[in-house]
Amino acid sequence: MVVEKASTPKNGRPRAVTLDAILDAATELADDQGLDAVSFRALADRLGVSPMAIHRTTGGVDALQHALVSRIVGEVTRSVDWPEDWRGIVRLFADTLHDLLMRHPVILEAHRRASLVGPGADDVAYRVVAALRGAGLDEEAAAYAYGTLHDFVTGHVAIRLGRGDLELHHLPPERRAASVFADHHDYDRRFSFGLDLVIGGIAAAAATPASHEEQR
Amino acid sequence: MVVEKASTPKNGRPRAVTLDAILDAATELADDQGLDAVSFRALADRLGVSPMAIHRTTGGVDALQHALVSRIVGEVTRSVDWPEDWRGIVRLFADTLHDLLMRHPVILEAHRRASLVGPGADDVAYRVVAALRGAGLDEEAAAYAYGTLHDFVTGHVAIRLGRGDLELHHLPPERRAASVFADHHDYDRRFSFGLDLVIGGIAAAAATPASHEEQR
DNA sequence: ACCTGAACACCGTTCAAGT
DNA sequence: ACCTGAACACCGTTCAAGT
Repeated sequence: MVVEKASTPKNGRPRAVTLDAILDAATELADDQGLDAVSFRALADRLGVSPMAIHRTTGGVDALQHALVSRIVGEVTRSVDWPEDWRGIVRLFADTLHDLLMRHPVILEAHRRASLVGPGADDVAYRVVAALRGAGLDEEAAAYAYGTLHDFVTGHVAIRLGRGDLELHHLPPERRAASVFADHHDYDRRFSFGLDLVIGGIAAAAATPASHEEQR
Repeated sequence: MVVEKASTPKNGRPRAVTLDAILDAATELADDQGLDAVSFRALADRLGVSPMAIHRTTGGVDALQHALVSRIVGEVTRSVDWPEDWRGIVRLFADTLHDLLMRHPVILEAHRRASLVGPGADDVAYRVVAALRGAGLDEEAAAYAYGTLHDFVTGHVAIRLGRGDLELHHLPPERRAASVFADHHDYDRRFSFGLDLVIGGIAAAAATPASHEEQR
């Protein structure tokens, strides 16, 4: 079986531009200047081809954004050395997703148009759900608890990247001085505290398995 | 003190377009067709003026988006009848924020450009933090627990609106059948479960106040 | 004071023409 | 097969001109 070089199509003439090269440039541009800066014309300038070569190779702007997100999310899966206790697994998952989103803000911008799906993301999800079952949650609770972690981490990074200050710093000065938020606006602390809170909730739910059915 | 009618400037000629009318049209357009559909030309067509009248009145596209978000978020504060127990207050806050974001998806699209600040949002935050202190959290913990709730609700709605299916449904068919996620993808359930989890975590943290300091 | 309309520099996409 | 360049229908913004 002959593996054909990606940059050499059948007629022998070297391809002017590859999808990988486009995605590299697009990732850099998007994380640096925002998704709006990723135009076919801007990419074409960088890569020394015409805008239409980009358009044809990517298959349009929607396909480009989908490929962009999909490739980055694939990073989550790479060579993760999982700990043994469920708390460690949950923490590693949350930290890894957190770092990935912080490193590539473009995902949060594009994730409404291109879903957050990567080729290996499923394995990570399975691993986390298995850990949650090991903690004592039943199948349904483990699946939804994974969802809670996902929602929390995503929401945290979205808000963290959305603005430099907390959402309450537009208070009038006299109230700002009295605000409990003025002294507590460290995002790393906010993230680790929230993660501890969720982990504590998981432990509590595991201790009393039917608690979420009882209280109505 | 004479209160001037907003639609009648000093020279007596009726104003062709008011900021409120623009924001009404923009909210409708954005929630219906997405933020990209909100162009000055589209708004001008709806309101029967020139695009430049919109531009001048709003102060540019950034100011328009900021005003849009700010006005909608102001809804959170209106006539909330708070319960007495801290769990009820936390639930009402989370549900209210959840419903607001679901009703106006434009906020999630625009919140990177225009911060999530409303004139009355601070009062709501104060109320929730006070409830969390009542539950037994110290000042710092209450402030960050409010952040956790905010992050979770925002992230949940962002993911919920971002795609109709869960993030794991692109599995190959044979694995999809075995997936724990296939049977558990109800977003209302996911939200209420997650909220219960966070509330359980808050209760656990309140029972052992220094727990987040001990484990390192 | 407020609005208009032309102009400018962008954008994604279609399509006929080149090699 | 792959790329190009012109054309088309958009976009926000600037600015001189109207009333």
